[in-house]
Amino acid sequence: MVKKELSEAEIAESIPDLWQPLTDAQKDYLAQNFTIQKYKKNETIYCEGETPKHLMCLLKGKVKIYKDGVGGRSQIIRVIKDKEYFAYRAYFANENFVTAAAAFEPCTICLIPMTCIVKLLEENAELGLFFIRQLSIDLGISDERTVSLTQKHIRGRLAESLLFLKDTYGVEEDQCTLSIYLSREDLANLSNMTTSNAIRTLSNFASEKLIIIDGRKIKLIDEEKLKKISKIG
Amino acid sequence: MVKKELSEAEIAESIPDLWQPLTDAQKDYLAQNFTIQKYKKNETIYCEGETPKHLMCLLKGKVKIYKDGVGGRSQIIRVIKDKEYFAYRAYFANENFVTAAAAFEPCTICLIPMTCIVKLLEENAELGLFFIRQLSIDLGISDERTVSLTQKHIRGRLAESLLFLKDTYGVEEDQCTLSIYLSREDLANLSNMTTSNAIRTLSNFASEKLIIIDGRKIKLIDEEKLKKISKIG
DNA sequence: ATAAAAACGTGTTATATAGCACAAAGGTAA
DNA sequence: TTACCTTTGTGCTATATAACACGTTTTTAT
Repeated sequence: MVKKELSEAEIAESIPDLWQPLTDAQKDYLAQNFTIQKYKKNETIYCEGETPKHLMCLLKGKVKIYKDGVGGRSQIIRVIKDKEYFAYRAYFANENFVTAAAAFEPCTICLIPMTCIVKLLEENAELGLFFIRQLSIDLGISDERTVSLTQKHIRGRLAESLLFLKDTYGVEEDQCTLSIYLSREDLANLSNMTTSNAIRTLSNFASEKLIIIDGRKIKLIDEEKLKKISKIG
Repeated sequence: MVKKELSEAEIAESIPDLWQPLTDAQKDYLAQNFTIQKYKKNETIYCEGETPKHLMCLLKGKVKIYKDGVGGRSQIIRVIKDKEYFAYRAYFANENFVTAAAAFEPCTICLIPMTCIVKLLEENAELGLFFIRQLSIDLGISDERTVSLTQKHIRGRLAESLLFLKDTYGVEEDQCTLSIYLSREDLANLSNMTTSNAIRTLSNFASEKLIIIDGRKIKLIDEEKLKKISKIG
């Protein structure tokens, strides 16, 4: 069963940050331009070089934003979780995408044409502040990440990634199993290392009893120690 | 002679991007909150951890934004040129500074309290779009930079830095001497390498006739080749 | 002008990490 | 089942780059 139309209440719940600053007329306008799209596991959402057309908000699932670099090596730049907005930066900068996006898991995404967003921005300053805040936060993270990825050693980078995944996607009922199951390759691409080094370092962490690994399932056991490793690099 | 008050015409000339979207009343308000500060060569403008209070616009000089990382190593995150705005990101993200800023050369900087900027933003959507654009551009650059610094080899990173310096600060009358004279250490910190490797690689470029070095003066001779080196990593 | 301190340059060594080869395990399709 | 492809795991080797040591040159301060 495919829903043709969503009620405004449903939309309001899906994209609260965007919805809340709007006037009633603006809400109606947005509701008319609101579409929903599903993506399968591992499906590409957009590619590097494409022209951005829509603001996207991830309603359900997990997404990676990545960049293919030198010699087939891929770098995961950031990951998106529930209720996060993405794909709008390039439009605002008047560029094509410099990154690509793909679904880690089956995803539901809401799309709003950027022309529509810009129109709302021209008449709603509060909405502008929302984007300013969001971009400012992301820029800070990106700057921090540049230094982490370039200066920390392998163990520090992997420990940081594990803690980051816990922060972002949380844990299961046992309070320590990461809720996201990544391939070793994705974990490597997130941490700027080769797949074999991700595998090796992960095993080392396991024999040091910092984590327990069971296939792609990772339990964080000694978080304090991981934080220490992440910090000292 | 210290100027106490600037005419609105002078302010308009100094910060056109910020000034242009404002109404007359808003211009008056901004003019009342506009101050100017000078910094000496190598002087620190702000430090990591401090609380941001002012939007800054560089009127004259050259500034580096950097981050001290693991083991005393410093990483230059971006550089600021004439008429560029900085120091506002952390305020919008509601954070303390995660970077520091220092003057490469004697600088004149205009300061506007962030409270004043936010007040203007609340009533002027066009001004909001200016910040959205700027942050979007910077975020794209930061993402690109993350991949360059992690994946390119030393020669690629240094070549990229040299080309980047030309793009940013331009060249002297001869059309090939970089207008900025950096220490080898700053060049290294910009390119994510040790000082000795910056020195060595620079000499290599010189013996390959890609550049001519005369102390801190660098002439780009074979820009095409440098672009190639930068691109292939 | 002189001393002191930075910055620059170069050779050597050490090491973190990539790269490669190959085997085992697990999942997928016919 | 069988075959096949992807992912995971492990050992070995190669190499890019950091780290160190030391001399020289340039800048800064007194």
